[in-house]
Amino acid sequence: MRQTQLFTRTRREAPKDEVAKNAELLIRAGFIYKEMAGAYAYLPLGLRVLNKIVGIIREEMNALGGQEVLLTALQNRQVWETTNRWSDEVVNNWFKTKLKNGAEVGLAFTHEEALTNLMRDYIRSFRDLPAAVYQFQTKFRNEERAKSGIMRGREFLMKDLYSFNVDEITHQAFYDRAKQAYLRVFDRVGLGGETYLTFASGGSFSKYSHEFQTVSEAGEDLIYVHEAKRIAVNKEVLNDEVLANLGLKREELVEKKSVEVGNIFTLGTRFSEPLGLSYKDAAGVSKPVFMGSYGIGPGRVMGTIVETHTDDKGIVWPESVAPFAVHLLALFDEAGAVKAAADTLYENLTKQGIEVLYDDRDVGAGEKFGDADLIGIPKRYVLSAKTLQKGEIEIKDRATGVVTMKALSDL
RNA sequence: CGGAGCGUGGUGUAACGGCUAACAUACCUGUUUUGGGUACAGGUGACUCCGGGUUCGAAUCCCGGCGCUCCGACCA
Repeated sequence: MRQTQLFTRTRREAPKDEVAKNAELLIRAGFIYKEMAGAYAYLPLGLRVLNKIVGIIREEMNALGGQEVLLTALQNRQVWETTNRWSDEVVNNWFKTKLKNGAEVGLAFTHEEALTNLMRDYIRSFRDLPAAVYQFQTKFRNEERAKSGIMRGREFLMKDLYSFNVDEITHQAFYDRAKQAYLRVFDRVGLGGETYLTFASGGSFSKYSHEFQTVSEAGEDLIYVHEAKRIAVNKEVLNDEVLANLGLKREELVEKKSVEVGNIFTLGTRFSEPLGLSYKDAAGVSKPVFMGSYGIGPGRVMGTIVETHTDDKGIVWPESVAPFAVHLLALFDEAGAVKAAADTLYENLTKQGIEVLYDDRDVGAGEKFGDADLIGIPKRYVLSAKTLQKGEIEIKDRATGVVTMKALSDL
């Protein structure tokens, strides 16, 4: 993409109404736009990153056997009353509104009810199981206090997968595979090194749930990390019994602040029983479906990447989620030779399927460098009169700062 | 929802209760410059968040509202 075509611009100064690093940098670089507290629009650059993250998650969910759907954001009151989650006293962050006929509807903050209810139409027999269904959906949560930029919004994208099994044993097998898939997701988006499988409070059907916590000062959670085992325990469940259970010693653990980027949870029959999602087993006996839920917020993942991948000049995107692979900077000369060569190079790279952001703006070199640092694309190609004379281009790695020269004819 | 702070050109800031609300940046014109936001000249752009009040006079003081941020509680 030619940068002269990009409608967004960078800003020199951080907006005064943001303190969170992720929001500050993403707004300055033109990735997101703040609509109101806790609601951000994704601009061309930001959407490219979000879509990369979504793509990685989708691949891993498909590999797990997940089938993608898109449920509704508008939710039926009756279904939620069945599971006793409609009342504002029980769930305090509902966004509710009314239809023209006066009927109340809610904007979904999660989709266990909706999907469990939907699956009743399709699951009859043990032969219909297992099933794993997921979606990317906007969730609405009326947070009493939005904060931390895109890390905690009132409206945010969420990937939620739900698993349906005949019993706890088969569920557990899927759950373990999902755990591995999650670790792969965080690895692939560039958070692997700082992200820990974390034991957290379970529910009536399991001792623990598992969170995926990325160590960051921007986090809101406190976890106790066992570096060698690559696992952690959430402070909320840290006690002697849990430690003994997990075979951990308190003195081996280090306290860290972290961001919860994912969460997987055994639901058991919490939803299938009240909503009547059951199947007939081989003996013809009706049994409730055993469920699990698995969430990741792509927007929060994006914010967490920014929080953990920056330097004093701007963002440093991991290659897998960068909006473009290459940022081509043309430092124009008077004769126009650089512009002509850069145009050609841009066409060639694009034809090869390389995602290039081409800074073809008629501005000074310093401004191009500054913007490139801020936007944070992994590879910077600099073409100038100097390099063109030698038939070369300069390639600078955003993360390491290492500069190499390459012959133009090799590109 | 408790506590604190803040709302001034697009953005970031300044302005004792008193001149035509200032500066930087961004933007537009022209010249200049072309490897780290170059330099100069000219120009556009603000009912100082909204509504009341005090005062001869309010961006400034008071009351109410709305919005934003931070701390806490809550939460993916």
